[in-house]
Amino acid sequence: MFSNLTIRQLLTFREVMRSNSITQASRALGRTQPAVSALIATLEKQLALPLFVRDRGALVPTPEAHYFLEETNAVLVRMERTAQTMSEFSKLERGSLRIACYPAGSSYFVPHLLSKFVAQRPDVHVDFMTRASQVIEDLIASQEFDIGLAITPEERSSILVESFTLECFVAVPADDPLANEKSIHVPQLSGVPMAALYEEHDIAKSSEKAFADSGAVFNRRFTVRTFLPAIELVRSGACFAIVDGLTAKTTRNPGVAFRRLVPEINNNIALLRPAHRPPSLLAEAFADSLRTHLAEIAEAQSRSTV
Amino acid sequence: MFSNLTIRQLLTFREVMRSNSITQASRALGRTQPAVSALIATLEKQLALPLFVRDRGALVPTPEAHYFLEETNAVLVRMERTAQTMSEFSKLERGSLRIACYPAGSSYFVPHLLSKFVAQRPDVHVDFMTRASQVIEDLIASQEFDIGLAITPEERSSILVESFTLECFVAVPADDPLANEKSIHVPQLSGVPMAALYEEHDIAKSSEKAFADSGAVFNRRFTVRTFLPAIELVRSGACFAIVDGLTAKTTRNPGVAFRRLVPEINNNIALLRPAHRPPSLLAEAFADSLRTHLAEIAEAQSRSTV
DNA sequence: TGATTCCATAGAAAAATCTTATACTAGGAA
DNA sequence: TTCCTAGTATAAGATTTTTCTATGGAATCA
Repeated sequence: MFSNLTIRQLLTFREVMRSNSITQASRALGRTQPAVSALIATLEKQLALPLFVRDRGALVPTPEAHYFLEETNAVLVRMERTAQTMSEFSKLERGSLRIACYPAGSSYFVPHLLSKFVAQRPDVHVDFMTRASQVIEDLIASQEFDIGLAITPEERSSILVESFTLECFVAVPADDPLANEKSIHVPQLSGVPMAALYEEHDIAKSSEKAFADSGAVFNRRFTVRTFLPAIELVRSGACFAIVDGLTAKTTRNPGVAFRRLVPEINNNIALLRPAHRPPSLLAEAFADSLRTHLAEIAEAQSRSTV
Repeated sequence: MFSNLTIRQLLTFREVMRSNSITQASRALGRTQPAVSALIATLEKQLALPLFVRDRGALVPTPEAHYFLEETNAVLVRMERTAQTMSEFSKLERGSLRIACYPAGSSYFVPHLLSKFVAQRPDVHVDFMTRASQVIEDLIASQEFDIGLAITPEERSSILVESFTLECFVAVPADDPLANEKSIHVPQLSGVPMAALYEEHDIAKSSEKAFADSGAVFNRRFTVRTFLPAIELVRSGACFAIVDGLTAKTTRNPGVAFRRLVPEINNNIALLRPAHRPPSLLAEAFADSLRTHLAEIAEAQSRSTV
């Protein structure tokens, strides 16, 4: 019944009501007069009531037409607004983005990309959360967040994982003699006071293992939860630290130098996405940005290894 | 831009969202699967964003699709309601009706027709007002009322007038000897106490003139504003009255008889409608009813004259 | 592996819509 | 009155949109 009504009909009807003339309306709509005439006739037939009385060539709207105009307007306004919003969606000018990030990416890497991403998009809302990698897994799996950045987790069917292998670096006080070396061998750090993550952490375990393998002594002086405070400890000369590649890459602290470690220690971080749910265009776009930059960093590091 | 969207598309999209399947939706809509497939494809192109991700043959709606569904629903619900209302309009089941009526028609004639008219139409609202004929003219001319019933006014371009000529009758106490006559000649009323309208009224003027023409004495004992109280005065035997045809025709009082007057006195009443404004379907329908019944009364009276 | 289910695509057919051309009516000016 | 203008309605042909039939490809299930 009403499924036969067309937005086109509503638009045309509104225009005819505005101008009180089929001819005028046809001009405003860029169509011919007979087209509009026929369209109105069809509309009247579908509604089973006259919308206009032809009074000496002029159109006079009936009371029913006035009522119909109000409804028509309401529908069209809503449609217009919707179309506008959808268009903003498609141009990535609007939407919301929920990002969960592990600490190493939270201080600089992700916020930096994010600020560039939203710069020209005032209507994009971002929910940014810093959590431990294990928590992030769950936030993504439960679809509470669109994008996660964390230590590469185990395979889970509810999470799409894109992993990147980064290299760990040694944070050295800029004025330390070792800062002059291009790369540092593990034995050179034997007994040197170190800041390290808690013992269960992958990087901490890998570090201790590397020391053990080289017969070096790992002198854990500071235990930290994230590398951010460790950097400051290093700057002040209190210790060295073996930090993840992202921290090394993105730290802007002139008092600290980052040097390659031999043998190298890798750490895998991953871009996480909820499986079983298509991403929003925005999420997709920002994931692209993250992916590109992560790949770039990984690529640069592996290239310099060769 | 959005003018290309169709109600049909919205309906189809909603159905696809409901069933999460193009095939199912096509069945529900009584169309073929390729038709729906193409329609969704077109919609995606128009909105410039994907609404579904094809995941192993199944459709998974994107976040944008969920948003669009909400809007779509809002629009469709409104459209449905509008179509429903318009359909009720066209079946005369809904609407409003403003009727202004002069006193003689207000006690029985119009209310009676009205009650029959609205009996099966619970959603029709009626505004009924009793006013003097001169006031009614203005209420119609100003388009405040849809239908008026009043003494036939002067021609006015703002009012459409359909006039009916009714005959006046003599109201006689049922137990008076004159009640046995088929018609009453003016001289028979010479000197008899009469109830009459105020002197400016057409019927009062005509009556007095008829008496004068016949050389009879018009003994005005009661001056009334409407004939309704006069009827009761007549019933009690206090007087006679020359009343308008509508009152005579519609009075249900066993104590009063109405007899024809010779020579006859006419009174013209008219159905009034605002010019320059099309009537609502309801107004038109009720005007039809009034017209028919008025014509019937006029016809019956003139026939019996012949 | 074969059967089934679902979506996409292509070409033909059908339907709706638009345009051109024309007729009719009313109002204003000569 | 008669002509001119401005408005609407209608008919016929052209165009565009929508739908259908037929078919292919991918995934799922036994």
